[in-house]
Amino acid sequence: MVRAGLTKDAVVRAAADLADRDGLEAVTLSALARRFGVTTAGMYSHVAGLGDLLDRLSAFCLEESADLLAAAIAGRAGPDAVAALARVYRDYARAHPGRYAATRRPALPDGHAIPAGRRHADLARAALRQYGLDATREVHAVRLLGSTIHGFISLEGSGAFAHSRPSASASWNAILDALAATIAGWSPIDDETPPRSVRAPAGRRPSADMGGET
Amino acid sequence: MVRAGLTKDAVVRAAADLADRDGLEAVTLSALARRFGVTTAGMYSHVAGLGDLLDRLSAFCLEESADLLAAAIAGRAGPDAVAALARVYRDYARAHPGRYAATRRPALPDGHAIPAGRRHADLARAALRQYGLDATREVHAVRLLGSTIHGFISLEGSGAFAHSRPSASASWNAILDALAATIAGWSPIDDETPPRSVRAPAGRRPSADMGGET
DNA sequence: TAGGTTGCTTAAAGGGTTTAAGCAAACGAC
DNA sequence: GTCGTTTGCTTAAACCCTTTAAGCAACCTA
Repeated sequence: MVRAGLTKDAVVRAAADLADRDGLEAVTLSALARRFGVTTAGMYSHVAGLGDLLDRLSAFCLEESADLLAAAIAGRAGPDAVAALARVYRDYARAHPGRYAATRRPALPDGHAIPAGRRHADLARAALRQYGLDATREVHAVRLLGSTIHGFISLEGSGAFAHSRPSASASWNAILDALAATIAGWSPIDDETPPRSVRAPAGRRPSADMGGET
Repeated sequence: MVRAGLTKDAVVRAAADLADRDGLEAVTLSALARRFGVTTAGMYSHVAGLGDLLDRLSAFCLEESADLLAAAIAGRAGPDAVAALARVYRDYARAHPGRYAATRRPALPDGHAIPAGRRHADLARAALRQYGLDATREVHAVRLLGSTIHGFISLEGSGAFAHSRPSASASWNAILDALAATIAGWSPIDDETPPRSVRAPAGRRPSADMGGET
């Protein structure tokens, strides 16, 4: 009886790849067992069940994307940091749709995804640090950021923007400009001249390199 | 052999109620068959399969919410129409989480949900009519609206705002104010003085009656 | 009232999850 | 090195869900 030599980590990584390849609904214990040449019941040696696997997958993908976020935000502030954060999310979702879908699953209480989720919230607050928002407005801003970014990505991913002009990326740029302007308008320091049209505020030019118009 | 007397419509309505009660994942042909006192295979007399049922359910809920949207928007314009539209979506999602979840499923090509989805897009454009946006900015605005509203509702529904202050409704109001201000800023007619803080633009007061702080 | 249509049934196959019991490979201790 | 324990896996079995096929009986219509 040769052992397959699985580990918890290998299982979660295989689940992530399977999710990207065939969709999150396709990640199933029996599909993974098939891929590893192992019986389905054997998977229970590494994972407590499907729910546990999905929770671990969610945590794994949240940590992975949090690493990307941290790297992208480092050394940036204000609108640049916000644009970098948004771009990481969208790029991650487009490059890894299954992994991204895993991050959007509601985290189960006391599950592995909870600390990873908190990390994302912390990173969002870090990206907003320069604005000097008061506590309440900071929470509003974090929620506005999350709503807009994840809402757009969700709609884009479900093909809602596929069959109409202008391109999704054009709207993405316009929306990010508006988002940055709104938050700047909430800021006590950057309060002098909120931009009034789709023109970007001075000091950033996100449109030129945000995802290349597709 | 007494017949249960089912119809396609009764099945879809039962599916909608089941979705609200137990979640969209719980709507299954066998669960519905159980509820009707019928064998699972018997459901195939009314529905081509689970996929077909979910597509019909999605269309049903989209039509239902579109009726609410149409009624709420009628007689309103500008920020009032936008606020009314947003409120309908959030209220619908909170009163009928399963039905709302059904509306968020990606519509399958040539499925029943396609025309209903188009109706939603048309209603969003109607709500924006007064702003007199050019074609491109109108598309941006529709996408911004959808991203923000559905993004917020999705995060709220998954409990992301549950354990922190201020309340989700406070953020909702702040976000809607910002949204209206952004769109007003894109408008050629309402272009004089975009609001610069969370203060609402003149002529609306959404905060007072938007869902009662919970 | 004699059709045909249609709303159901039984039967069966296939895929997924999960638990229980057991065996053998790997590992740590001596 | 072998011994005992741990652990990675297997087989077996129960349960749930979907879907197709075949058939029968209730209902509608002519």
